[in-house]
Amino acid sequence: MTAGIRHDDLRRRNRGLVIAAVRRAGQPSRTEIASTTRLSHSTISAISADLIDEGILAEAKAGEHANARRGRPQVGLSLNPEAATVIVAVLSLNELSAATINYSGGLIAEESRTLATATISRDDLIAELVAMLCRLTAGMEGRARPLRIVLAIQGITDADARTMLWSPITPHKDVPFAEILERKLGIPTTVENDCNMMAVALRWRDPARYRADFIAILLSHGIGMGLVLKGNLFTGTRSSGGEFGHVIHRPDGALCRCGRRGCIEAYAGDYAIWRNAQGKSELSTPEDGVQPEDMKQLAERARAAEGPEREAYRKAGTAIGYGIGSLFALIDPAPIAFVGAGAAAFDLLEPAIRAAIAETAGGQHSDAIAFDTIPDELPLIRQGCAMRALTYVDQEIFADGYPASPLLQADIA
Amino acid sequence: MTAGIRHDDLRRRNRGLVIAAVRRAGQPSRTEIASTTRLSHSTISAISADLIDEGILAEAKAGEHANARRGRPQVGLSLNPEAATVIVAVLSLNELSAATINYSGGLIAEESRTLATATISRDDLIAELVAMLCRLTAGMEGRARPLRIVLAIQGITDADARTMLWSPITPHKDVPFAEILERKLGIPTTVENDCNMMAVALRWRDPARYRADFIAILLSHGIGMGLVLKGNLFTGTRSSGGEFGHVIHRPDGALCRCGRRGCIEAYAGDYAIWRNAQGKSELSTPEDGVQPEDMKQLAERARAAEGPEREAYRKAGTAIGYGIGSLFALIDPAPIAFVGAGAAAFDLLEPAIRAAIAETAGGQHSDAIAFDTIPDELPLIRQGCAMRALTYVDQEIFADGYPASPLLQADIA
DNA sequence: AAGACTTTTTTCGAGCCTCGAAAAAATAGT
DNA sequence: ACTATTTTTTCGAGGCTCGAAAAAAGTCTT
Repeated sequence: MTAGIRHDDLRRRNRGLVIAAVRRAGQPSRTEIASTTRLSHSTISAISADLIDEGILAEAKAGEHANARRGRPQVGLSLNPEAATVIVAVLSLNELSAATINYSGGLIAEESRTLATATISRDDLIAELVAMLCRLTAGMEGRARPLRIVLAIQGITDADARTMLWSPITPHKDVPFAEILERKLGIPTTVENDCNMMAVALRWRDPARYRADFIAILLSHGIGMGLVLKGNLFTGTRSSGGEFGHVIHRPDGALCRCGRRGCIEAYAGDYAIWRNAQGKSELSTPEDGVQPEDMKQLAERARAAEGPEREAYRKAGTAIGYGIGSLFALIDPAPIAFVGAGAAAFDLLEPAIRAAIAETAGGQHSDAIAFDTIPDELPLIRQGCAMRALTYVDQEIFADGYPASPLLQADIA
Repeated sequence: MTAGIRHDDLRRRNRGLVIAAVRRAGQPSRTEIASTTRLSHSTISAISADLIDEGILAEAKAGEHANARRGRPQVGLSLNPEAATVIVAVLSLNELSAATINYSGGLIAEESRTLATATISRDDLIAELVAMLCRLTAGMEGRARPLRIVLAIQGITDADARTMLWSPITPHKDVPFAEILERKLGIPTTVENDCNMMAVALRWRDPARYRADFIAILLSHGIGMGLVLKGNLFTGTRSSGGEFGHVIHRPDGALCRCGRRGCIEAYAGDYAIWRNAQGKSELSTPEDGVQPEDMKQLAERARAAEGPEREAYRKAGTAIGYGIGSLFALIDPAPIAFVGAGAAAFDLLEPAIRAAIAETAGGQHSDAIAFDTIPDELPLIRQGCAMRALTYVDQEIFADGYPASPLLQADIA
C-alpha cells in the first residue's frame, strides 16, 4: 500500500522540485522558483545554496539580465552543464544513432550508422550498439561518466522499460537491452518506445500546447502512438502500450503486417497506402521495401489528380480518423501531433480524418481538434530520450542530496 | 505547476494514510498500521491518539481478539461509525434511490421509488431528488449531519463531477445536480458516472482480484464502462469519460441510440440484441421499451436452439470482444467484470467475445483473461458511491485535523 | 555623488514533525 | 511470583519549513 511520508522525503521532494523548476524555466531567479513551487523564500534560498555547493546549479553571470528594474537585481539560476552526462540512443529501421548529452541538455558528441536491422543477427545487433556507446563514452570518467542511458526503439518494451519485447524492424524478440548495457557499461539504462519519447519531447518543446493531454502519432511504415493523459505519459500496465496502429478498424478487413486483419496500420501504414494505390488486394502480403522516395512520389500523384493514389490516402485517413474517434470516446479530445515522413502527406489525409472523427462519439467538436505535423521524427525522439534521462538524474540522483552521491563527493575533496 | 510540500502537509497526508489503513483493514492494530504505512510506531501512536481524541477512530473492546499470543495484546483500531454521515443516491432508468450511510459504511436509512425518468420534467426530476434527500436527512443535525452527497447517474458528467452533461435515461441535458443539491441541502456533492462507481466498489469488494488494473462493463439497455488503471479510476479529461459503448465497431454499421452508426452499443445493447433477434434491419430505430423480462425470454430461446436469437447474442459478443481487444491494444489485458442484467446471458456472449478478442492485438493471451459476472448492478453502484463519499470525508475533511472542523469542535465543548 | 528607495536574497529563531531508544504496559508461560 | 514477550507510549534529538528581520545590490532623485 501507499507509503507514508517521512521527514527526509520532504527535503528530497522539494530539492527535486527546485531542480525541475530550473530545468523548465531555464534561468529563473530564486524569487520565481519560490512562486512556482509555492515554497517560502527561505526554503528556496537554503535548497539552492546546497545545490550550488554541490555543483548541480550555477548562478548566472551578473551582466546577463537586461531588464534594469529598480531594486536588487534577480540572479538567474541555471543548470550546471558539467554536473552530469547522459547517453541517448535510437534504434530505428536500418539506422542506429547515439549521442552524449550534458546536464543542461547540450550535445557533447554523436554518432550514427546504417545497419541492416531486418537481417542482422541478434549478437551483432547488440555488439554494434555496445560498441557505439563504448566509443562515445571512451575517456569519460569521474564526474563526466554518464549517469543514465535511454534507448528508444520502434516497438514494444516491457513495463519496467528494460527489455524490447517486440519490434517491427527486427525479427529478434525479448532482447534485454537494459540488462546488457548495464553489464557492459555499468550505467543504469531504460528502453523506451519511440513514440512515447516523441510525446515527452513535445511537452518540453511547447508546454503551452502540449500540456496535460495530447497525442503524438507516428506515421511511417507502421503507425505508432504516444499518449499523455493528465500530465503523465500513458503506458500499458505490462508493456509500453499504446499500440494504436493495431486497434481494429474493420473486423476481418485488410491484412496487417502483424498477421491480423483490419488493424488501422493495415490501411494507414506506408505499405498499406502503397498497396492500395497499386490496386493490389487488401489481403496481399504487406511489402517491406516501400521507400520514403516511393511515398513521396505517391503523394505527388495523389495531389495531382483524383485516382487510386488519392483514394488510398483517403482510406488511410478514414482508418486513422475512426481510430482517433474511438480513442476520443474513451478519453476526451486533445491536440494531436502527426510525426514522421507520413506527416508530409497530411494534407491528403486530413479531410478523411476529420470526416471520420465527425462520425464518432468524440466528434462533436471535430472542427476544434488541433492537428500539428512534424515530418522529422528523429530529433524529436532524441530530445525525448534526453529529457527522460536528465529528469531521471534530477529526481532520482540529484534530489537525494549530497552524501548519497559518491561521484560528487570526490569533487569536494 | 506542482506545488511544494510544506511542513503541515506532512501531517495531513500521514493522518490520511492512517485513516485509509483503518478503512481498508477493518480493525488493524497500531503495529499493523505502522508496517503498512512504513511510518514509525511513535508516529502512528501520536496520530492515532489524535484521531481517537477527535472521535474519528475508536479502540476495539479488549475481549474481541481471540488469538491469545504471548506479549501485550494488540488493540484493534476501527472507524467510529458515528464520526460522520454521508448520503448516496442513484438515478437510473425509471428509478431513484438514496440512502444515508454512517462513517464505517453501515446503512442508516434508505428510500427508493419509481419515476418515469424518460418523460418527467426537468423541474420535477430535481424536486423528487431534493425531496427524497430532505426526507432522509430530516433531523440529522450536528455531527450526524451528512458531510457529503454522491449521486450516481447513468450517463456523462463533467470532469469536476458537478453536472450531468447527458444521460440516456432522460432528455434533459446539463443538469447541475451538484450545485442544486449544495444550495438546497448545504452539503458538498459530486455527480458520478454509475460505471465508475461500480469499478470503485469492485476494488473494495475484492482488492486481491481488482487491484491496479481492471475493467467493469455494464450490460443493460446501453453499454457502459468503468476503468481502473494503475490503481486510479480513469476518467476523461473533460468528462467522466469511458464511453466504451460508443467506440465504433463497424464504420457505417448498425444504427445506435446516439444517432451515430456502428457503435458497440448498436450491437450489444439490449435494444440491439432485441432488434437483431427480431430480424429487423440494423438501421431501424432503436426501441426504448425492451423490458428485462423480454430479454430473459430472448436468452432462453437462444439457449434452447440455434436461430436468430442466438445469432443476435453472437453479434453482441463479437462487438464487445473487438471493443475489448482494441482497448487491450492501447492498455494491457486486465480482469473484466460484466455487470448488470445482460451479464445473466454471459454464457451466450462469452464464446464470441473470446473469439473476437483473439482476432485483435490484445488477444495473444485471450484464454487467460479473467471474466466475472455480477447480474445486479445497483448494490455495486451504491457501495461505490458510499466508498467514494467516505474516502472524501477521510482525506479532505478528517485528514486536515481538528481545528478545521467546526462540527467536531462543537463536540468537545 | 550621496542618500533614498526598491527588490531580492540571506539569516535566524520558532514551531512542527518524525524518528529511534528507552520505558511502560499488558499478557502468557513457568 | 517472576520472567519472557510483544505492543504501545514517552521523550529527547534532529531536520525541515516558515515568517520576520536584516543584509545586499542595484536604481532613482536631488
